[in-house]
Amino acid sequence: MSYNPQESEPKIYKQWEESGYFNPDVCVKKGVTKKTAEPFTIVLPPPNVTGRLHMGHAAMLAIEDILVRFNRMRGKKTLWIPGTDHAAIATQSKVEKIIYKEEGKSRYDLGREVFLKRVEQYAQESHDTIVHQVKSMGSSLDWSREAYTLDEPRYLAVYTAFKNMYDDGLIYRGHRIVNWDPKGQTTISDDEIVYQEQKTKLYTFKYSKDFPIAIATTRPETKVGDTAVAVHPDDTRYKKYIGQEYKLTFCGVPLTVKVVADKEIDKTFGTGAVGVTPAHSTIDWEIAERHNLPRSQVIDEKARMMVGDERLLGKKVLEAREIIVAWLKEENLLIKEEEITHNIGTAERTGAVVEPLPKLQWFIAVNKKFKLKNSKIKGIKSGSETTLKEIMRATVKNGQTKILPKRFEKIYFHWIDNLRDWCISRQIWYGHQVPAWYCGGVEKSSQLRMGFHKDVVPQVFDGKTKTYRLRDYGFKVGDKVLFENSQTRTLFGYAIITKIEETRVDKIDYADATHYKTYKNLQELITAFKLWNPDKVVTAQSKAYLYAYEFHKFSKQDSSDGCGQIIAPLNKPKICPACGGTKLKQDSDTLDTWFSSGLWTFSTLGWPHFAETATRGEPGPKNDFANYHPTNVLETGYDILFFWIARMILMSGYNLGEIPFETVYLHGLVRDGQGRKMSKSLGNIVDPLDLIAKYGADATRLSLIIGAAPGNDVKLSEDKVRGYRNFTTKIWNAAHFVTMNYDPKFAKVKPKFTAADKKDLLELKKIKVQVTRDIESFKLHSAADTLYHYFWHTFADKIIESAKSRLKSENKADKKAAFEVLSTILLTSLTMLHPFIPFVTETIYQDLPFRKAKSRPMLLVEQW
RNA sequence: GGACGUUUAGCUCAGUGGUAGAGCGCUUCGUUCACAUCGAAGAGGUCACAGGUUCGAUCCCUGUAACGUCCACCA
Repeated sequence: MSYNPQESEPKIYKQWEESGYFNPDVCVKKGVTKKTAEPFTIVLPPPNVTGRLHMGHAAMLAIEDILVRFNRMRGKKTLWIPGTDHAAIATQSKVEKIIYKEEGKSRYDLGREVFLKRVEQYAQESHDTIVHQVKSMGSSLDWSREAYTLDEPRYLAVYTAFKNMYDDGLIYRGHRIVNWDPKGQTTISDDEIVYQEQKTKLYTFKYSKDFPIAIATTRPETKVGDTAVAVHPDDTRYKKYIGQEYKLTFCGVPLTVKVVADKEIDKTFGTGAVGVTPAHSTIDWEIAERHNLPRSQVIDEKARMMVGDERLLGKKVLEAREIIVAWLKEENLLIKEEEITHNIGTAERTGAVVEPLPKLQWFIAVNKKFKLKNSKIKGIKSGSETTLKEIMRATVKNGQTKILPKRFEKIYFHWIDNLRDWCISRQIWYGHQVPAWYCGGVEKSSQLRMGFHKDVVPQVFDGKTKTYRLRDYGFKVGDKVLFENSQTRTLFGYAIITKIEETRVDKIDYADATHYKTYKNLQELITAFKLWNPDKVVTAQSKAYLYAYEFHKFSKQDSSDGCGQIIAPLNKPKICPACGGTKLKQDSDTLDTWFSSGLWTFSTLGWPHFAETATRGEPGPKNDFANYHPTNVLETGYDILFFWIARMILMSGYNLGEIPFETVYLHGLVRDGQGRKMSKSLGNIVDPLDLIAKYGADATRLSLIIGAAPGNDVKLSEDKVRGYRNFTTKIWNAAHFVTMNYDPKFAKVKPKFTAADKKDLLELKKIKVQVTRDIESFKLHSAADTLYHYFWHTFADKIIESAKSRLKSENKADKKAAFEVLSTILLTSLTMLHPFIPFVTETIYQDLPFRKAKSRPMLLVEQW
């Protein structure tokens, strides 16, 4: 007989799911977890909806599931939340590729709406595949709480966080040099650049015969955008030129070049002088900022020249480079031409050479001071001034969040020290659209009702037919509103919004009709409104149409040209609160995918919708925020330490004044048997599903755990998996043997334990202590290894072997003792092995005839 | 250029201030007995190299080398 994982695993997973035990609320309700139990939370790092899972995901799922199952069995209120990530650029470019390949069309051919539908369809299919794979691994996730980074609760979280940061002045819009991907037509972050070594020519030349200083560059074509030459202030060679301005013509382009002194310049490198191209180099942009230099863009979004005569205009950068080099030679300005190896930045997704360009983008200021209202972060007091960088540094430095292995903490600090403002806008379509609207004034053909301030106000009914809701317009409790009688078209009262209901019609309590009055113009109305003191508030009775308008923003008159103001309210507004304009256009950019991912630990727990009302100790998702945040462990690959972990610490610190998690467990990369990265081009990708189909999820899990210390890469070979599959068979057979020797007739026989028996049971206890300690200190590989060897080489090879003769003996007390030892060790071992290899242990457990009556219905919720 | 990591059996990797460990592979033997997806026995290592601390170093320190990773980017 042998164990068949292919048959058993799906069946067992279904049982688990149907039992509801993955949901901590159910565990409490069914009495397997105490209501007052300590919580244990992990939020699953959401896999991208770009296709299928890889071995790295499998490792992640295995590790997290072990921690989750272990803690659940120890009686903690354990929650593991599943979800997926929309992965903006990654998903969009994948779908773009597919559409281009199949239909030869670009996203612009389809248009934003149609294209987004296609992406969503793809994301949905991908999501379903992923969920299936995640389940195949045996992950005990609470599917009732599944989240998506682009679903409605997460939208609310993103918009709330954006608005808060905007109001605090931490989010701003500005011109900066960004990494522009000319192929993908979007900005990309520093982390999305892949540097490639390349041989390039370094040219040393002078701008003109009269120009006194020679400079060097690898990109002569950008030199038509130069506005200065920077030298070190102490450089004796150039000191006399500092402050001078030269007018010259460079390859047909008129330039004004000023000589400036800057300490950043290395005297010993090249000629010791740098041609400053502010618009096409980050460093030069900063130099230009320091010296107040003009910054003219000379290369456009398609990496073509924007200036010059017919020689240069419209040419691609590489062509322009040759033209300029030829011109330099012709004019005898080229001094030196040498070959150097040079790292060139390319876009991770498209492979295009990144072109630094100045662009209007949204940024998060990481060094700007602001007041952190409620802080639970050590070293940062509530209400004190701090910066986002400081928050990121403090949480790890003070040990509130620990990173395993510890060496990554150094890397983390180093990264923070070098962090610049985070560019959060992307020129792609799939993602959270930037919640900022630009006011274009009043729509002339507005659908809104006529009235005193017709065109500019939304209508709000208290009747039953329409459900315009105040919150759709950005109104809040406490806003003052005006009412107009629909028949007479006169204003008759004011009110304060006392309640904004979640569903149906908003309830507005307004002042009674004694305030009725007609006003000739807006100014008169405002004066009256200001004088009005709403001491009396009554409930609405009238069927009159209500017109609502925010009082304090009356100061700006309605204008048909639009005020152009940028606003970042929570809900999509229909009118501009500044001027009443109705032509509002949302910013077309989307947010960096890590913006929404940064909120993940708390946006999945009901923030911000239920954050205020959540009550600790009460069941249900509405109280998750109080019950489960901060989370206990964040487990992921070390490759996204910066992308993600740092940003979660930032977002949680800023929005909640709290750490997102206590421990960061970083696993290594899963490599092939020869230690190579798994990649498509090498064709050495192993699909977790294939391994599961062949050897079972249990064996796959073990092979990803054993021999994998945190932060170290794991080499995975099929031999290894096969080895652990043999282990599952071994367990199955050992259990089978013990069961075979079970005799219910001996129930009342009192066992007579030998000294060896007692020694064996004592050793079991020791193993348990050791395994528990190992798991608690995240040495999963060590715990799994210990169990493996104990079960196979101590229990199966020695204890069972030595029990065989006793089990055949006529001495009932001795026979019973031998059996008791075996069954005790078996049961305890199954319990301890369950987090690692849940399927085979659960299968065996449920069929054990000698399980005690008081045991739990499933090993899943058995006590550790 | 800066930082970090790795170097232990043929291969892949654990590990510890006090006789070197596992899996796979290899050799020999065994098995109608829970299990051949097995059992027993065995071969195989200057723990990269050099120096230091120590009674004692594979482990701690310093340096060197090879390999790998991350960060920065240079006019």
